[in-house]
Amino acid sequence: MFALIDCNNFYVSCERVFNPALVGKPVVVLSNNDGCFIARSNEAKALGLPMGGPAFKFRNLLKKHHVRVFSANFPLYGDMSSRVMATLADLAPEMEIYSIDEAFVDLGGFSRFGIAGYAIQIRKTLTRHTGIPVSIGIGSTKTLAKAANRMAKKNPGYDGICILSSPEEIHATLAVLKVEDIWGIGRQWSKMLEAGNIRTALDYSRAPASWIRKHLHLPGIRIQEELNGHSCLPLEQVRPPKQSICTSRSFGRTVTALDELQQAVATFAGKCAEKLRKENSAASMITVFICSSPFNEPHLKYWGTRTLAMSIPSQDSIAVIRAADLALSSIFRQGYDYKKAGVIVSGLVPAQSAERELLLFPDDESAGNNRQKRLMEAMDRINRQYGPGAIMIAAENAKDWKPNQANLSAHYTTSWSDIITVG
DNA sequence: TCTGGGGTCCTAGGACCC
DNA sequence: TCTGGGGTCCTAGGACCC
Repeated sequence: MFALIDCNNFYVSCERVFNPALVGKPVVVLSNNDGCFIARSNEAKALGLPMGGPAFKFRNLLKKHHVRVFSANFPLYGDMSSRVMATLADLAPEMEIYSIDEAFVDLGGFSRFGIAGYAIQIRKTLTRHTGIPVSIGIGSTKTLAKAANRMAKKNPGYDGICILSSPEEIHATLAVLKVEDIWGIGRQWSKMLEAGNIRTALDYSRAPASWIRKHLHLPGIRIQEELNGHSCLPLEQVRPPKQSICTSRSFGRTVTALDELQQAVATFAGKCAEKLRKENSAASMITVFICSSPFNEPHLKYWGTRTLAMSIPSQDSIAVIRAADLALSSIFRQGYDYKKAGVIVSGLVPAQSAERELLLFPDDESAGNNRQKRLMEAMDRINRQYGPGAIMIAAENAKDWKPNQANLSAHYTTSWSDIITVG
């Protein structure tokens, strides 16, 4: 059996831990640039504020119901997530951290009765140690555990825990679960399934496998197997190394000039290099993209992207920034209002193997490599000690590309100065 | 005026090999 | 004039997740 432990309205719950007056009130958390709703309290959901809805379209509703609005405070949420996961790891030796607010746990060896008691213990301990409320869904596959979790969340009668063990319980749950709410079925596939008269998870579990394979391919087949109790998705206890790393931002204002885009792209490229070093990886390719607002009139819209191969896989800020700048200059077009830019590094290899490659093909670049490496180590050390952006490459300009955050809460758990301000 | 950011997997098709 | 069969690798695009 698998359990899925999922934090309720996670970002809102994080804000509430440090501001208990928010409990029972409608609360929303916005995306970067205070754009869209990315978390809503139950009270906010009840007002009809949709996930992903643009905040400006709901300004009147927010005001009328005195909804508490917060800018995204990712350092706080990331830190609270580590606390939740660390607490869970003490209780559950075999676990997979699935996302910032979810973890799967392997329940092999527990009896049905034991499972119920264990789930209650997990909920209580997490609440006591972190203040974050969670829902727990349990089933014989990850997909069934997901479905159970949804039941636990939607029906107060379950008291936050739903265990699907008997065929009757599974049948009843699948019969009320709509296809678009199955884990792994998104908008496009739901449309197709509904056109094929497949409306519930029960319909889906009984649909001809040949039809599923034809239209939804292998992932669709896996979902069907999992709904029918055959586990295809194992618990992944060790996170596999990343295959790509992306840093991108929407701008708080319109950008038209090349030199401004160059600063922004250099900043994002520098951030990617930093993330590469944290992953202990080196990138062999780099992609830069720039675009206008997708909501512009068609003739004012532009989307430019360019991928370059790095001569040698690298995690060096200067090399990555240089390559990104080259890519940018080939896609920049005069006369557009740019709204967003980003850098993606891919073709990631372990940093050690990239170093071996350097030894194999010595040239000017590798001669300075050891020096460069020590320079990057020093940069990272300084930034860890004195805070992000304490030292950077001259082409970067971290400050100008910070998104708008009008309603930011304090970094309660990661910044001494913020605590002192609060005190 | 104002619409996020960061990922993965799978498939089809083209280029190339013998 | 006739022109096979079996592979691999890479990339772009489309779906999905949080």
